[in-house]
Amino acid sequence: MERKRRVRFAPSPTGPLHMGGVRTALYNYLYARQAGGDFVLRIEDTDSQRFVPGAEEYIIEALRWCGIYPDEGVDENGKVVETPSEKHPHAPYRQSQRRGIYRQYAEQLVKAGYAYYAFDTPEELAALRAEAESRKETFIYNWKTRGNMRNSLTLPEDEVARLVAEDTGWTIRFKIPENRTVVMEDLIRGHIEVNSNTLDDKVLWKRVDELPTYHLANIVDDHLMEITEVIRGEEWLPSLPLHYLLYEAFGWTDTQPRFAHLSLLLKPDGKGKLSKRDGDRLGFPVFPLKWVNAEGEVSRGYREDGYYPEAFINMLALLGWNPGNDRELFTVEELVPVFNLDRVIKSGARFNADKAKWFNQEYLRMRPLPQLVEDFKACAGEKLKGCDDGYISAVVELMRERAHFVTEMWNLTSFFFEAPESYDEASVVKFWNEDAKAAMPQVRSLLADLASFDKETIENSLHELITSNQWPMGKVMNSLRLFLVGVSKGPGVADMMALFGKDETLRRIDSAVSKLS
RNA sequence: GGCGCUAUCGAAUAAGGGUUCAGUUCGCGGCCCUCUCAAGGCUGAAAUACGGGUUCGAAUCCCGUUAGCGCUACCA
Repeated sequence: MERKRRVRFAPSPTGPLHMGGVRTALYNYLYARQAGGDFVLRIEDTDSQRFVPGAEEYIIEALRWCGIYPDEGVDENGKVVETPSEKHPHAPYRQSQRRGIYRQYAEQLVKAGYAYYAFDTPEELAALRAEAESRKETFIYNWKTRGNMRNSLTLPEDEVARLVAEDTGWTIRFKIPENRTVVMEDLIRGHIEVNSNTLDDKVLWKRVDELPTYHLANIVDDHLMEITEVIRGEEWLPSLPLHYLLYEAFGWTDTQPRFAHLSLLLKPDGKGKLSKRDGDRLGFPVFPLKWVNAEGEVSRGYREDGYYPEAFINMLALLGWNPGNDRELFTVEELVPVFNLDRVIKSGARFNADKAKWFNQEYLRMRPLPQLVEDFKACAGEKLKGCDDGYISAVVELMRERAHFVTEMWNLTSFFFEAPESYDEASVVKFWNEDAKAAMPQVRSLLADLASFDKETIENSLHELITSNQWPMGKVMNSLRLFLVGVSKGPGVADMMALFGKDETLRRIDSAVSKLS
């Protein structure tokens, strides 16, 4: 019988969720939705040293903002589930609360001879590494060296029993079998083989915080939670042989999940994977939401920068995956049926901030006008107090083509709400020449005499006046624009005048003429 | 250093041995539209890392080299 597809996203709460993490979560989510399966969220907080308060809440809030809702592990209030229920049968979903579960599995491995107690202290190991390094070598705890160390393989049985019982501090290490070719299959990368002699005896149980390491907790939980596919970052590929060997040691190979390792997100320039510093340096967010760390350092977020979650998700989905055709715009709902692990790109994807901006612009342009107006009002806040809704809406409609983000809309449109106080000097020099000065009185009186002040009437009359007098169209129109908005860019002059209305238009012209002459 | 992964225009990618002197999107340049800007239309420059094989035929399959990345913790 085909098992129900179950995938998981398993971040560790050591800081804000990176956009690469969001992509991993997204691919898992899409996979689950398409298969009609479950998407589980599990918090991997087995590193007590690196725990960061607030990180767990951040991760869940970020996923929610992106529209990625776990089926299991998180309740309606966005809290990690701690007690089992029908909907969340595998609770708790926080690994620190599952300590007792892992302990028995670690001991089971020792009893069966797949793992062993090691009594070496961190200091001893550090010394060994330093010494090896001085000889330009690397110390590895493996089949070659384990026989010279203090562990349950080398010490007499009674002493091992004493050391374990006295609880003087021990770790459990996995005993990598000698000279085995581990044959693995990755959903994205295909066939991979590694000789076990190149692997080291990884710690499964840590003495310092009496918690399992990632490797143990991860395998046990994926087994217990009936995970069928593990879709995770490429940084885990080197430990895949260990994970295969662990499934084998536990006797779980029949239900072992299939693995898919996603490539990393790379810096837009230079070398290496995308990091927080790149965002600061190049001026774009690397986190979905704003984050303030314990030192008070602020990292910007896509949300706060004015990105629509739909655009952010769309951009991320296409970074390392494509549908096989030229289509680029997808909602999450549209991604679900077409997403496919086969088409995930194997090589690292360089993040490009320009393309991200383009995606947002596309979504901004598709946004229904009433909603865009609401976005704008929320963004501009106090500055729009008391303004007529119809007027705001007309401004937004006229200006939306020019914006990548709602957040820049105020800067683009402020002149509609407050008259310019200064005029761009270069434009003044360029357009406010003798021709324009000569024409302006007649232009003004034409405008003042217009019976109806709609766009067409204004445009037609203005053009007729200018052409019949053989004035230079560019100079006159642009000097008008300059008077209206202070700079030499923006929508059509007639469009703006119609919006301002006759009184305001004349007021601005008069004010500019008096200031500039 | 060891192990692994990866390699197409500046970036993201298409082409799954022949329809390809390599297509699309972003970015960059030009032209058109035009009262400016934006948008839009048209258009230009721009890539199969290198070397060997296999094959009638290779961007595509194999090997090597090089480069990049990842891992190499009692971190995840």
